[in-house]
This record gives sequence, structure tokens and C-alpha cells, in this order.
Amino acid sequence: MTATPTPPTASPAPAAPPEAADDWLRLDQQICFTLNAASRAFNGVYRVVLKDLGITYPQYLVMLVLWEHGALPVKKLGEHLRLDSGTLSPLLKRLETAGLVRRERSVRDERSVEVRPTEEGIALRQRALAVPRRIVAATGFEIDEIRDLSGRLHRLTAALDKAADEGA
Amino acid sequence: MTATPTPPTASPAPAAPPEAADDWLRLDQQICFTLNAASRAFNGVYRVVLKDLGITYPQYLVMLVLWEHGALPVKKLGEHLRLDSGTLSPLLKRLETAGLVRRERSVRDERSVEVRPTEEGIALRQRALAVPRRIVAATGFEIDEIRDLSGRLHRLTAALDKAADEGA
DNA sequence: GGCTATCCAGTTGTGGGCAATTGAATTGTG
DNA sequence: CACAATTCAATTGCCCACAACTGGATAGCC
Repeated sequence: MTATPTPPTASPAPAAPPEAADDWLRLDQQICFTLNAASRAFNGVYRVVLKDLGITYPQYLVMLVLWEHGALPVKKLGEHLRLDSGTLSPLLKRLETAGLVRRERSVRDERSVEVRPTEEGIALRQRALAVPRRIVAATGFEIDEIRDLSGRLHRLTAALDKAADEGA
Repeated sequence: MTATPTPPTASPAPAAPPEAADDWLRLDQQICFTLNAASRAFNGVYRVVLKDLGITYPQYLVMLVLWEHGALPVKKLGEHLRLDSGTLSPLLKRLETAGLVRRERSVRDERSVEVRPTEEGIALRQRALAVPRRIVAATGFEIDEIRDLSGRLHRLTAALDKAADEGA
């Protein structure tokens, strides 16, 4: 049961005349909420499209990185994906159980664990080639529009990460 | 430990000449990944800013709706937030434990549960008024730019929801 | 060589998101 | 009125995100 979206963007002005702070509250709701909602909506579409491949959206992101870069230590994978070991360790374990990756301690540095796509994992790429088209189609956006949006979001993320690091 | 972001947007072209499908894969990574990353980055900033209030980001979203609309059944709350009972039930229970809301079966329809902000919950709004300013500041974006982005994301969400419902 | 600081993956605990199911209440229909 | 279909909140089970911590490995420094 997916709830019917009722975006606050479309909600009418409240009965009381808005003070400045109220304005801020509504605006704030729009940025944070629309972004959150869009992210979850994407997740929903990926859930449908990736069902055939038997992997989840975060697992797909991991495979994308591995397809592009080949074997990587968990640390590097985390840097690419902006995820830490707390998220990646169990996720990679599931991918290993699914037979898509292998994890092996690096011989050169025993702290590090190399994540390597298996034959099966590499083969999965062929079936994944159809995914992006379907996703782009689902957005109803033009390529340029997507690129533009992506750029803005990238700038946004950088600013937010910087702000979070600075404690506010 | 927060991983250092290494956005794929900035990654150089791969060694092999990209076929069309490769292009699609990279582009895809940019939309879905940047959106996902931006959402999590927002979450991080909210985590910091909301620590004082003792609530999480999703809990804050719930309180925003309650502050604006007053008491609401769980169902309505879910429509506003695009969340179902599987997410809301435990979340609301935590908000109740924190003393910010009360949940009571509707007398008119015993299936429905009304969620009502307590005095304490209503009082929290005053302290929350400072939040949006800090968030907007953290984005480094101008108001108009935020509005624009928000509008795009709203359109995107609508399209994605529609596509997911249609099974692709 | 020994000591300490740092780095790395993994684990634990809390919270969120969602599909699927349950069970009770209500509505619609004959 | 009776019975089937629908609605609603809650629960279960799985996965993801992240903070905090653990334990082992390495690097740097004396």
C-alpha cells in the first residue's frame, strides 16, 4: 500500500496571515520534503525495474561502481557511494550470498578487503543495460533537464556536506 | 565516520570509448545517485540541527504537518507525507513516548486513529522556528533557486509515482 | 625494535521505508 | 437485515543509513 502523494507544495495558504517565520517553515518543508519524496519515489521505480535482476537499488549502485572500476577495497567503494562500512558490510555480504561479488582480504594490507565482481556479477551488467532507459523514461524528463537537475543536486550535496561538517 | 564524497559526476571518462549503453549507465548513475546523495546529505544536516529538539528528520516532518493542520488521522498524515502505516505507526509511537503527540481511536470511526500534538508538542514549534533558516543557509542556495529546484523535484516525484504505479 | 596513533572492516543498536499480512470496523449491495 | 468488499492501523520481515564501538593491521616516531 503506497500512500497517495499530497505534496505540501500544492497546499493552500493557512487561515492565519503568515508571519515571516511561517513562511520559512513552509518553504523549508518544500525543499527538504520534496527532495526526500523524490528520492523515495526513485527508489520505488528502481524497486520495480530491478526486481528482474534480483537486486535492490543500493546494491545496484554498488554494482555500477564495480562495473566501472573493477575490484575495489570497501573503503574506496564507500568513497564513491558516500557510504560507510556500517552500511556496506552487510550489503556486500548479501551481494556475496547472491553470488555477485567476492570479498577477500588484501594480501598487501590485511586491514583492507577487496570487493571483486564474480563472473556472474560481471554478466549481470548486460541485463542491467536496459535499466537506465526505463528509469529515464519514468522521469518524463529530457536528457538535458536531467543533467541540469543532477548538477544542481551535486552542488547542493557538496554545500550540505560542508555545512554538516562545520556543525551547522 | 562519514565517508568523503566522491561524486561520479566529476569522474573522468573511462579508458574505453563509451558505447551508447555506457553513456546511459553513467547518466543514470548521475540522476539516481545525486538525488540519493542529496537526500542523505540533507538528512545529515537535519540530524545536526534537530539534535537540540530531540527529534529526527522524519519526526520533524510529522510535526510540521501537525503544526499546520492540527490533529489528523494516521491516514491523512500518511497522505501528506507520502508514508504508510508501516512507517508511521512505530514513528508515532516514538513521538508519543517523547510526549509530543497523543494517539486516540476516533469515536466516529473506530478504525481510525487521531494523532494530536500535545501541549509540549505545540510548544516545540517555537523552538523549531529557527530550524529552516539554518537549513536554507546550509544549502548555500538563493530562495528562488530553492523554489525552482523544489518545483522540479515535485514534478519528478509525480512522474515517478505514476510510472511506478503503471509497473515500469 | 618497541610504542603509539591511525586506519580499516565489522558489529551493535536505533530509526526509517516499504511490501505483505492481519484483524477489526465500516460501507455497499442485494 | 446479511454478506461481501473495502478501509484502516498495526505488525512482521527485510533492507538500508548512520553513530558508536571493537579488534586487528599498519605506519610513524622515538
